[in-house]
Amino acid sequence: MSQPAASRQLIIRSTAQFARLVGLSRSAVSRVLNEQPGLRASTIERVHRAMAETGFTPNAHARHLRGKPTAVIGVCMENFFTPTAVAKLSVLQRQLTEAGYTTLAEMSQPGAFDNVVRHFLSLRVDGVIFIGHFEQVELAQRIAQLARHGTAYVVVDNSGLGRVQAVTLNRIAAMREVTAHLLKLGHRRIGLLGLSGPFQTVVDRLHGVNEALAAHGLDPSRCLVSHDARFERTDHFEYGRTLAHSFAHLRDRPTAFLAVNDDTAVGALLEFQARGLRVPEDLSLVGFNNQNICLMTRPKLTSVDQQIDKTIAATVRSIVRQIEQRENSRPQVRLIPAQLVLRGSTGPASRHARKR
Amino acid sequence: MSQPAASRQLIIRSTAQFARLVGLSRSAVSRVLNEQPGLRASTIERVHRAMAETGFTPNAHARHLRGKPTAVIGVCMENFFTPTAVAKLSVLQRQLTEAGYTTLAEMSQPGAFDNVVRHFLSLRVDGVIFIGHFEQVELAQRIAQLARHGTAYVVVDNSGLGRVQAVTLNRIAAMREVTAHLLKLGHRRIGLLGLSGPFQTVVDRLHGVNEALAAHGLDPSRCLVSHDARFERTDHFEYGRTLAHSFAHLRDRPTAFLAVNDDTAVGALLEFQARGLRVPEDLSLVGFNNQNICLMTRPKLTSVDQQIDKTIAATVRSIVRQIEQRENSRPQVRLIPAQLVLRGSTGPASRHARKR
DNA sequence: CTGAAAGCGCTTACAG
DNA sequence: CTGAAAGCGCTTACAG
Repeated sequence: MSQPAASRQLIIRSTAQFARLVGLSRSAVSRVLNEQPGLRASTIERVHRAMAETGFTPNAHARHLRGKPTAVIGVCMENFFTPTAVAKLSVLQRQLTEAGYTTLAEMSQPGAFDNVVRHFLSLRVDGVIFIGHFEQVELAQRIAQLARHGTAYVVVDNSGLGRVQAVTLNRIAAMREVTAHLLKLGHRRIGLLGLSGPFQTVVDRLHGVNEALAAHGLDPSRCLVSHDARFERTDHFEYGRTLAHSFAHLRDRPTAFLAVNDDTAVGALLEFQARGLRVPEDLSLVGFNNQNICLMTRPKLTSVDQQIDKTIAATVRSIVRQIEQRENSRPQVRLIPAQLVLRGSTGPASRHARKR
Repeated sequence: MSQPAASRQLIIRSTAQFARLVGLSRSAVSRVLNEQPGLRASTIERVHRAMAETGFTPNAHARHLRGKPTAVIGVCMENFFTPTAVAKLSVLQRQLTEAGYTTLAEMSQPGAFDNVVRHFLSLRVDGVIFIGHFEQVELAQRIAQLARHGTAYVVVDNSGLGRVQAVTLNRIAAMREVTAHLLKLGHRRIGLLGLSGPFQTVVDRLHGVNEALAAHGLDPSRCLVSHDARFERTDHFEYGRTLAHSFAHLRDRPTAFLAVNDDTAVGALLEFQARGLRVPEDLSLVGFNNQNICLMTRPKLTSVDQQIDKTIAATVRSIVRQIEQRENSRPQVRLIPAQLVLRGSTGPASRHARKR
């Protein structure tokens, strides 16, 4: 607010205009902007002060056109924001800013996935990061498209893609561990709540469950029970309620339940409790994501923490390395270990539970 | 995948290169890209097919440099993502896409607020939307900066700024209504949970509470009780717990509580219940934001819905209008009415409650 | 240390 | 209907 009134009125739109004002050549100004060596300290000082006074910002587009990388990373998000997707975006934005990049987040509208990538390419972004659930074949096509253009990319939490740059939570190991934990507590019949559908993340998780069962010499098809197909999936919380309702008074009710996420688990927990079943005395329950909501129930919810900070740190490291040294970037899938967070919702299998 | 192998290898980086490939002049290609009239249908067809085959995307920066607006809207978000901020961003992104704009969301790191705006200006965005809590004086400066550059802007949910383009929930009216509701139920002593701090949204909300009390001839300083200053604010949920703990066994405990948000309200609800107090028999409780979590408690939580769809629709309308017709854009604050959602957590004041 | 000139990839009058 | 030419706002050799 201490600027002279005259310069406040003036909108400077080009270095030419600005250079004239400061009494320098365009190239001199450009050199200051790009912090090139061999400039008189007084010149640098003069330019900086004039920029502060006039609020002039060089046109990033023109800058890029003459060879500067854009320092923009496009983030392609799935169609709708889940809490974990948001957490990832938030952490990503922070870390990319620290690394000197700007984040351009775009949601892919259903069926317009390629538009997003095309738009990123037209903006000549330095890299693209995919967060969320995407159809595998199409994702593979987008990746090929980016690779052809020599644009860096990382796929976050979408495994099963073969030789691509990816960082993903080790869901297989996570569910192996969760399942082993339940087996050790004596559970032999496990209900699945919402753990179905065409998502690779779900495929991975079931894979882990099956592995743990197999390691105990158990037959998954006998141990696992799912009612998912019977109900339409809407709100996670309500879906959990609905599924719990369908299980509550079964004669051979599972003694433990694995939910697709925390919301579903909480819905189920509240419904089970409303029907007089005690947790963990009558049944155990495990969520996924370790969101805040896990602390809000009685008992608190055992869940699996995605270690988002670590996932994103690995993602940023990967994309920055790809951008800075184009050569040594062989496709590589980085696995991030999850962390099982034990709380009150899991306990020993009920003595009254019917064993097979 | 049905492209000829040759064109798959080739990366086309300019219209010149592309035009040569198609056998046209650069201007002809440009005209097709810009959907200008007077082109042979076969020419258009030829260009489109070649674009699909080669994956060529014209450089958006060069395009803009020659006079095209960028069709990018910068969204400046506060430092950290609250659920409502995310919901707003999500809806905004969808609506802006529909309106033909790209969303460039950036979080302002603490103290680097002006960097975000400067970056938007350097990218020559068509408009800037502010979502979240920002320091008023600095926000006013950023707005002045944008106005000087003739860049459209809208401030979302940050009232009290005087003559600026803004869309904001009518928090005053909302809290007037909530408070009137509690007064009608017989409550005369109201506890505030987290409703304090330097945010304009909070100032507005307290304003509404006070107005409703005054309309009933009540003295706010006697009716309202806050313990906020006694505790450090960390996680909303825990903060709600802590505050409820501090109120639970007071002799002159308020019979109703207004929480700053749903998480705080749920924390308080669970703590009150854990201490043997019944809701709504012993005390009433009101949240804010009407998030999913309101449905997860017993009883369900009365809350205030922000009507985010309407807020964002008004925001998009405003910015698009500013961009398309620079003239008639007088600064205007648009107020969006909130909706009180009554659920089980509010009821008549307890007969045992001590009246003043 | 500084300036004049070329060129990045587009669009848009202006001729044909 | 199409092409040659100018110019958008920068950066970067190249001279001085």
